[in-house]
Amino acid sequence: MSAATAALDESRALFIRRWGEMANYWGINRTMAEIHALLFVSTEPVCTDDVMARLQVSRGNASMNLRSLVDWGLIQRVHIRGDRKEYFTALTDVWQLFETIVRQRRRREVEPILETLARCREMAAQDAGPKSARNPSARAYMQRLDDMEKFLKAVGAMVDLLVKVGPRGIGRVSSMIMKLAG
Amino acid sequence: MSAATAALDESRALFIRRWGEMANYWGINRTMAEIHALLFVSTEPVCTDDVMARLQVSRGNASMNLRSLVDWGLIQRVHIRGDRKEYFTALTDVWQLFETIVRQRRRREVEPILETLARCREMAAQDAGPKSARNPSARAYMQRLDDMEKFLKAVGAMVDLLVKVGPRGIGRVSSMIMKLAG
DNA sequence: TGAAAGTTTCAGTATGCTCTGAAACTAATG
DNA sequence: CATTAGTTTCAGAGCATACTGAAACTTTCA
Repeated sequence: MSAATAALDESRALFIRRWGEMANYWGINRTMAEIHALLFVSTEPVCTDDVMARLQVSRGNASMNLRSLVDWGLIQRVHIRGDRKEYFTALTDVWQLFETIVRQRRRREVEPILETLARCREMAAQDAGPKSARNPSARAYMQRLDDMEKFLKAVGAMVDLLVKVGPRGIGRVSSMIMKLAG
Repeated sequence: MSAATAALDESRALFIRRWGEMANYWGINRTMAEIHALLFVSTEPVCTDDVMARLQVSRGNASMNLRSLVDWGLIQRVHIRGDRKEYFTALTDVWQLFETIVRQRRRREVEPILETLARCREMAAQDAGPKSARNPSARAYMQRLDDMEKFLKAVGAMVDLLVKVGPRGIGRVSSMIMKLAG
């Protein structure tokens, strides 16, 4: 790196730092996010030693988190001809990134809740069956469960649609919305 | 609670448990989520002692988390005539819930990133200015920053729209997107 | 105003997540 | 096959966050 790229390096470092700080909010650990950010801002493939040096983490830590990121599908292993090391690159198409994250989060967060909602409803129905309109508390509760379910499914469908139409679709949709919203 | 509501109670307990388990993923603590769930499934207002008893937590813990939930705008204090205690109820309109959460998360997660993206771009521009189309690495990097920014703004606008149109409009927006995509 | 009821705060403790570093393992090469 | 380069695993240490319980504070009522 020449002196001419000082600002560029600093810029990348800033991005990595901020990305890492956001990790808490996403329920993933800081290092994992930082590694992802490092790969995202790197135009060249990056190896484990690079990660260790740039982020000041141990080999074990780097290895574990790289593996997790690969499992998530957020980064890929690449091999460089004539080099024995493994290198990694990030998905740089933000749209693909979005799709990957959405798929994972749905599996981990939305689906278990939908499942639970269904079970809760079933159980509650025992106490609020057709005969006992007299149990308004149970009915109100079930109504809330249903609302939640409907909501989750509606938003899920929306997101599916977004993923499907991709960057081109959303560009048009959002610019249209921008105009509408002023 | 009569014996007849055993299944109902169990149903509520299940919902609370699952909601709490999801808390990690949302970057909030388990107890806070459980309290919210408890209020969400309760048709009657709930007081601090109820929370302590149902969730087996200390007074301090209950108090702190109730306060946080009020700060977030996810629950409200209510006063019951003739009773000195403070009671709480949850927002039960899931769309309102959605709006509240979206507003908070945007402030905490999206806006800092947009800010950082802008700063990163500025810094990088020093090394990739008009004269040096020779620095392809810097250009590629900036391209990624721009893509990310565009993406975040587009999705943000999309979410705004969802919030605005609410439960009834979601179907219409979907079909609109379908048309644009198709 | 004093007593009673209720709420908040916070220092110390407990819990659980993350990280390290070294050993075990695997794959490539001569 | 032995050697070397590279990767993964994991027990234990370190760190950060959440929780408790008791004391301080506030509000209400007689």
